Amino acid sequence: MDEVAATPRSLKHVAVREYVRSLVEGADAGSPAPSERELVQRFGVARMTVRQAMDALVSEGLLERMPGRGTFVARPRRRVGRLTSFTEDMERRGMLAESQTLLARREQAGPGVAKALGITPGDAVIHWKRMRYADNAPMCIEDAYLNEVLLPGFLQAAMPTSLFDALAARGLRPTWAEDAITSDKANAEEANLLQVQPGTSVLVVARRALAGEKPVEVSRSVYRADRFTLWVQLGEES
Amino acid sequence: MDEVAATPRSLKHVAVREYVRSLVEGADAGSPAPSERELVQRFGVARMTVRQAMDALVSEGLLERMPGRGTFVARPRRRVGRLTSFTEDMERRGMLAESQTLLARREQAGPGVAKALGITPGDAVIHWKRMRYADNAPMCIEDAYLNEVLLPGFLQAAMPTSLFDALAARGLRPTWAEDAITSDKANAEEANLLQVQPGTSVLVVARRALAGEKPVEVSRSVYRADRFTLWVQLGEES
DNA sequence: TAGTGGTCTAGACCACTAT
DNA sequence: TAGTGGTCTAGACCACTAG
Repeated sequence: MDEVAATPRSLKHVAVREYVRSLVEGADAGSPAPSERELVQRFGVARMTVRQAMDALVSEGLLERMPGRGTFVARPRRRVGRLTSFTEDMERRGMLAESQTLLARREQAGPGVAKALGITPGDAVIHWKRMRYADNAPMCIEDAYLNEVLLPGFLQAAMPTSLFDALAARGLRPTWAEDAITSDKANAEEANLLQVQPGTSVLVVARRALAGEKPVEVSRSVYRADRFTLWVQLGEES
Repeated sequence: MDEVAATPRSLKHVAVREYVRSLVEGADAGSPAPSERELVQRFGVARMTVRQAMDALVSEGLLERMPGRGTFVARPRRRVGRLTSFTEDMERRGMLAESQTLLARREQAGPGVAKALGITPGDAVIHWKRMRYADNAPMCIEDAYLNEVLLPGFLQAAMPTSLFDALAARGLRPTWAEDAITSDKANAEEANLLQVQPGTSVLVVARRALAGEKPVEVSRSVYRADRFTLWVQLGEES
């Protein structure tokens, strides 16, 4: 009824959590965080409330508890295999990513693509094939199929440089992907597009990308191995 | 002093947690877990204690809370890029992994290896080069350097098939690795060992593996691309 | 309306660490 | 000995869901 509705309660544990986060952000690993009883005093809340706040930061990996000693800023966790787009990947390498569309049209899904996208063969898919450049030189040929049902009007809209951005705008930024990575020799067409000799060794990445539970993209990317090294971080379960 | 020392306290929240885990393990996703108040009754504990138990299972990804409805078995989380050994990898592919040592000796670390292992050039390293077979056919040439300081007497001991097992026995099973994946043409020696034509396209994986904070292994593996596809799962932060 | 999870209180005792 | 985090109690009110 009144304007308080947007934030119905103060959520004390959130207040405590964000206060501690602001203290701790940017601090060196090993710096002490306020003790729980100190936060109880400062905020005038029960200790269980403070613990709830700290629990969240601990499970986030920001803090580390040491019984009998106190709570401290944890060393940053190692990051495991983040999912990035070509554009983001090139940016991370300090290169400028550009694209040239080779083909963009509506097609009927073949059996392989249909299975990977979790649709029925013959269903509509968007077939988008692009040359990918980094610092003005050929880097990769990307051949992608997208689930048309999830992307109405995609081909009519102005084609963006970043597929991930376009998907993100529809709330479909991929959150998970499985890649199958192989090595091959460039055929005549690939060699021509990549501006290498036919038979040159290329790196081939076949990707199936999902946004939440929904498969959105299946693609095959052929990289120039002389310009591109794929970096992967692997870890045990967090 | 007496035999109770091994389990000094009953840890009620652990008892509740493991009880719920046993109920829930193997159950279908979406099945209801006992309600919190039901567990309060059954165990005669406070609700906060039950919540502590359930919190653990929720953050493990085993349970999912739905306010106003209850707590349910969560759908299994997607796994992100697990770190496996060659032996485990081949087992997962339903193939029999075997090895043949080509070289195993103590050496002085060169600058590149030293940097990767976080030691000083000239420090002792173990250089271990092996042929890796899968189902009795060549699959990979693995050329590894290990930090000798962490593995005293490694060369004197019987050389195991699985490096990961050997490291695990010393509490040094790698928990994190960064791979740099490229594609190349087999040179004469590689072609001979892999039993392919020289110039055949091969997949090259350069790995740096850490156990906790300690770099233990740096290696370069050359795979037959016609027999091997590398699978990688990528995800956003959990 | 009954039941669920979400939040919160105001205490308590314990084991452990550091001084 | 003083302080810390770990565990636990016995309540309470709230928003939400479902019948």
